[in-house]
Amino acid sequence: MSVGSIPKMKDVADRCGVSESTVSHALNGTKKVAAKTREKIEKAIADLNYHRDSDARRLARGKSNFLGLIISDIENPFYPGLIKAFETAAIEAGYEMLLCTTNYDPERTKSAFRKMIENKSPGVAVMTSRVDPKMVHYLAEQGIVSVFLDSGKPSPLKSNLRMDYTKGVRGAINYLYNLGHRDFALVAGPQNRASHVAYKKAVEQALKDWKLTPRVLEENNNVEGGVQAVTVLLTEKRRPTAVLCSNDLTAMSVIRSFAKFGIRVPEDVSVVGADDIPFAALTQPPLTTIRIPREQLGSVALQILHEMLTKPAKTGTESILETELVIRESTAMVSLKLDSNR
Amino acid sequence: MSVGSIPKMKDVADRCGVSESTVSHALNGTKKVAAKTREKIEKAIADLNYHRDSDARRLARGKSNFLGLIISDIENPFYPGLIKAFETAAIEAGYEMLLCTTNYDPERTKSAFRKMIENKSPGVAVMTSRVDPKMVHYLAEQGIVSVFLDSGKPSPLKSNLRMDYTKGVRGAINYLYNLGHRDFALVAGPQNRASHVAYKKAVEQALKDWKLTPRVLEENNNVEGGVQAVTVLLTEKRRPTAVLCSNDLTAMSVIRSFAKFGIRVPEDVSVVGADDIPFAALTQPPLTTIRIPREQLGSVALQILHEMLTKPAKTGTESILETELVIRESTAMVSLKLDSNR
DNA sequence: TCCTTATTGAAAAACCGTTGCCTGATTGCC
DNA sequence: GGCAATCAGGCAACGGTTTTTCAATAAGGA
Repeated sequence: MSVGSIPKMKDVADRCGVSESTVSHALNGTKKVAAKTREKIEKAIADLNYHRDSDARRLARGKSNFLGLIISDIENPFYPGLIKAFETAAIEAGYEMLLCTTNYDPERTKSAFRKMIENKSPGVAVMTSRVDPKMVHYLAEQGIVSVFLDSGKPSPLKSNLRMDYTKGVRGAINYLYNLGHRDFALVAGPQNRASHVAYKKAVEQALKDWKLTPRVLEENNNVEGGVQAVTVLLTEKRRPTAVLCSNDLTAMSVIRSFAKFGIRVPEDVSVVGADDIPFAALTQPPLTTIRIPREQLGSVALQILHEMLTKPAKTGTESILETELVIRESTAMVSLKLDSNR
Repeated sequence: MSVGSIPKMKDVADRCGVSESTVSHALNGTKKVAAKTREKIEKAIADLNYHRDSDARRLARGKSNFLGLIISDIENPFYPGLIKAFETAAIEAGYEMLLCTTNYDPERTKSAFRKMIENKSPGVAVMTSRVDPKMVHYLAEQGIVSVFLDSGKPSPLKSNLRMDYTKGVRGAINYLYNLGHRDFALVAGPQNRASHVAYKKAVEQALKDWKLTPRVLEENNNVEGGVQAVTVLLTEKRRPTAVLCSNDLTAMSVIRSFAKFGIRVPEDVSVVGADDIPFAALTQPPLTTIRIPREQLGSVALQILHEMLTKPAKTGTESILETELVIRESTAMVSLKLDSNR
């Protein structure tokens, strides 16, 4: 067990009687190195327990292989799947992931972007739904390639990933319509987020095809929001038979709140969520929901970054991801009781 | 808008008519710099949109301020809260978080540790319950301070964080006993994980005080495991009235499986989970569970690393974290029906 | 007025790899 | 056998900060 300090590449080189450059080339495969030499070097590295210094390496190369991923709140169950897919794809393509969370704090958001720049990330995926417009071009100015979620048009170094809610929403509406539902409510999230606006628009559009309009409630998209929404809905003279929610958490909360008033889901009212978070399948009843392909979001984001980095001629692209209706047990034929109620 | 390449510290210095060292001192506060000079420098930095190069900085300083956090599977709902607490505490203490996931893959585990070494992380928290013993000393050999979860004794550079299940488990057992329960089952996780072993031991110990022993099922601690467990339990001649599970996911699955056979929770059987994941409060019925303080786990891990780094005299420590019973609605008085059944 | 002592800033040597260019040696071909 | 081409490896110049050492200037005291 050697006492000395951490071994450097020079120590490896000396031990093998070769120069540092040879060790470097052997390590990186940047040049042919005789098999015998390579073996000697490998042995020396193992003997000395040598690890190269990433900082020196990045400094010398002038770039890093950290691809950034910026999200808002890791406790939002939507993100872990996205992160996992992103990291897996990153490793596969020879990058490493540098994760930053903003927690909706402007200060931390700024520092996340700064961290990406300071660490010379060649590319960054910004997967929060709400971004300060100023930040959008901040990266491009530094020559950093980026991909954003639901945020404006692509530009030379910036791609865009857009969620298309129409397929999933239309699926849900048509499915419910065919079950006899005619009275729809939408528990939409706060309309200062692009994703919520798009979702609401998709619902209204799909209902329009049946010449219907939903009762829209703009509640917060969390547990509280669901409780609020139900409180309001119960006062309506004509109670909706189907409730669409801006995410699964709200939907679960809506179901629970209905239950408190003795209204059963799906017997008395149908509820549809959005996201398809892992627990959506485990609730009682299992949630019918509009699935947002979060794994795909992560892997496609990485793929786009990779392409922008390897085919620099290409300008930013816009990719559209589809949503999909997942039918479980929180939806059913319209209740006759409520029907007669009208 | 300047066309040139990325501005360096030299550009800032030139623009102010001072030397690079002065800029560096102004930026780091390592030496007094005349107020007027500092202002000039700050202005130049803003004008040029200068960002310093973390790699060069770390190389020159010989160390980084990345504290590593190694976890297994980010989709395990136990982790996000831990990560968030760790990162928040890290930022507060002037560090940055470097997150690595292993996905239970030995290859990725090795590369996670390597990444920490190569990036000169001064300290690493390894928060996966199952670690290759070889890895445990790998970090210490490189002079890296570490904190592990439920893994052996502390050593000079390595601290240990231990979960103590007794308080929470004892609380659950006593609570159930007082509700009249005498027949207990434990859906324990696979016994190759330290945490599962400790949990099982705690349950057996707590029941021993009442001169009882649980029916132990060693199932996988996921949805499948819960289904399996119920299948087995239903064949028993003397069906348990209370079921403790190794985590909330299993508990939820157990509840659902019981429901499929018309057995209601908590009317017919009480079920207790473990972890208290965010959704435990939202299930139907809301889950009574033994809370593992995951936020505390994250913040304490960081705090320990910080202390080991700032008070180098100190050797590794062992800290014990307490669990706690959270009573919700999946537990109730023992069922008379089942009682008479015996 | 001269000397001492703070201040303030500059110069230069690290930090540790990477990479373009060059040298010597070996092989292949006519 | 001679010339070119190929191959393996070494040299040295970076890359962008930090930090130690040293010089210059200004302020203060006797």
